[in-house]
Amino acid sequence: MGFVDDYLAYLLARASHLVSRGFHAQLAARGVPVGEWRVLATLAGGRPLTVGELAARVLMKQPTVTKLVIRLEARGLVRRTPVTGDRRKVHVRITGAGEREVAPLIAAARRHEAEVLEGLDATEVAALKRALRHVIHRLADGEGQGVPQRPGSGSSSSLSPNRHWKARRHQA
Amino acid sequence: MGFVDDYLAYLLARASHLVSRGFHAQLAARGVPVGEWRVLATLAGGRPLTVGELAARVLMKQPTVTKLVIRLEARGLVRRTPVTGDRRKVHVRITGAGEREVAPLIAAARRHEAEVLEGLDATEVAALKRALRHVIHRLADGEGQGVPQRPGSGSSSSLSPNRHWKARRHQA
DNA sequence: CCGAAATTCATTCTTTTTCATAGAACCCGA
DNA sequence: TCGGGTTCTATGAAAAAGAATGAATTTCGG
Repeated sequence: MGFVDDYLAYLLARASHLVSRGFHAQLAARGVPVGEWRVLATLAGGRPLTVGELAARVLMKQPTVTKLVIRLEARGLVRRTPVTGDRRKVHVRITGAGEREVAPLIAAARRHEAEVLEGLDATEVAALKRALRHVIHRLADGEGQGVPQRPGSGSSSSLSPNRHWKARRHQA
Repeated sequence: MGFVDDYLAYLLARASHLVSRGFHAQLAARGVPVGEWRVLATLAGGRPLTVGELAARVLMKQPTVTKLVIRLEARGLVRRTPVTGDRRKVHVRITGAGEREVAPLIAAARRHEAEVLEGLDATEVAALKRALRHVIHRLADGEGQGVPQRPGSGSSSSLSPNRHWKARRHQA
């Protein structure tokens, strides 16, 4: 058994990928890009979020979300308003039209989740979700409004750039 | 609590994202692109894989893997050889140089995983990994050599394209 | 054995995401 | 209140990812 087959990050990535795959096929069949689904599903039935908060929740970079939100606003599915009290920030809220658009998608997502978990012990599912929330809670310190990056993430070990991979990150 | 906060796909995606984030920062510090890490880590210590098999394992599309592998071969970290017996296929194997390059990364990945799971009950970790493997096994039917897509994924419900999202998938 | 259909990888072209950065607004101490 | 440092969003160039397609090979029905 190779290294990755017992590596938590890989197991999570693979499970995530497989669980989402079926629903993404449904989204594709309806012509809905995944990014738009994520944004609308995150905003649905909730309070307005700033661009930064939204980016953290949908697991995308801030510039990506800015562009996505601008497209969605052009279609009337979300609305952007300056935040009173801090004019740097922009609130993004879902519109009535947006809610009407996501509603059937959320219903489909719930059905899909039920299919994926079909035949699994309810206790086991609860345990899995609980464990995931535990991991998330442990690692998501202070996240939720706009995390300022934590480079080392607690790793005290050597981070010296490996010359073999001649750092080809355009550095200027 | 919003819809997504109890949605399995989201919990998995978020946990995956958070768990990987710290290690990706280490990769960035060494100048190693994430895709290259995934390919090398997947090939490390194992038999050669075809491009299709590799794409399925690293959760990327085949064209992405083709390009990645060509770059890695140019640097001598992997080698591509035609498969004897089926000349359509191409085997990708890691080279000695490749193994020497990933070894420290794998060690760092193991350390990082240990940090992430630090303070968690070993039983709980085992249960989490077991549950993830269970989900993976359930959904990964016939995957592993090059899955031919399963459109509906078992969903028997309506898939009629929603006209509101004017299907902008160039359908040819 | 022949030819249609399917499989596999490479390539091309378009779209999306990301990096880097600028510009505006806020915060806080002197 | 002024100024330096920080935070937040937007933008523009660059890179990566993705869809569609092509070329070569294999498979299978007749």
